[in-house]
Amino acid sequence: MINGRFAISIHILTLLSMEEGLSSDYIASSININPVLVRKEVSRLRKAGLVDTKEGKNGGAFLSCSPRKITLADVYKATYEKPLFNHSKNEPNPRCPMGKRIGEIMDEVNEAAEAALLKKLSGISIEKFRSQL
Amino acid sequence: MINGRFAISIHILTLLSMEEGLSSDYIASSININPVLVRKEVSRLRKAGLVDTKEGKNGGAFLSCSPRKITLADVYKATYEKPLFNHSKNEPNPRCPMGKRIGEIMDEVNEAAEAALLKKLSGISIEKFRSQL
DNA sequence: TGTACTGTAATAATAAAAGTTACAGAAATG
DNA sequence: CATTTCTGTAACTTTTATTATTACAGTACA
Repeated sequence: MINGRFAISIHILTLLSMEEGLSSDYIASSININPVLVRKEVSRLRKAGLVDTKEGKNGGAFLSCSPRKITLADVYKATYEKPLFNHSKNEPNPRCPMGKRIGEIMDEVNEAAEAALLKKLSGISIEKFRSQL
Repeated sequence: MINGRFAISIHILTLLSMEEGLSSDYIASSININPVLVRKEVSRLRKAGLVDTKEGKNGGAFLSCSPRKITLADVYKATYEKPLFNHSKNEPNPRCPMGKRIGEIMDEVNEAAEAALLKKLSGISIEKFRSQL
């Protein structure tokens, strides 16, 4: 329903919680996707401050803090920028009272939904998954 | 992020909470989408028991209960069947401990996330939007 | 019987996501 | 200091999902 980057990021971070300095090729072969997608996703996680990377030979990615401190709320925020629920690209009819308001309504719904989601996700850490492996 | 059907359904139901028996053409012109998409979405809402429809001349759609009783949790469930968070279509590497488990982990995450989301959405009714117009 | 609807299938167009290729630049290491 | 192994990123292609369109059978009303 939502694109698969969230799962990919969780996968990456959990792998790194077990062994640091993994290369994008190694990670990609565990997830079974293209290494460039891993590098792109790692790049997002780096910008969000969740991982560090090292270029060059023997380079790779490292968690930038304890897996206990990385929650799925952090991962969600690093992964997505758009609101949870789209509303259609088409401008709704502004001459209709509903058309005029649907945008604001969806903003409200998105805000409520994302807050609830993030609250729940903030209670789940990468450590939880690491400890299950 | 998620497809726009949720917003479309909310739009349809709120319109119907103001005036019943609207045709798919009328609704489509408020949303500014194709009438066939409206009929498809109404069909889903009908299967979920949220609206009734009448065929033939002067036909259209009707709420099947009070807008006070229709919550966004009902709408969400009528609208989506797949889990909130995808994981990649590719089978992850089963020879990797993480690859082996990611499926179960994402199932857990999905369950937790959807429960939190639905709980929040169940507190928001179509009546809320109707009363704001 | 004509008109105005729904229901739905089939298909086409568009947009988003995922995958690929290519290559510049960084660090280790012989 | 050249070679190797990595990251970072851009550009592009392929695939999949979403949205739109066309077409028409069936229903109900007048």
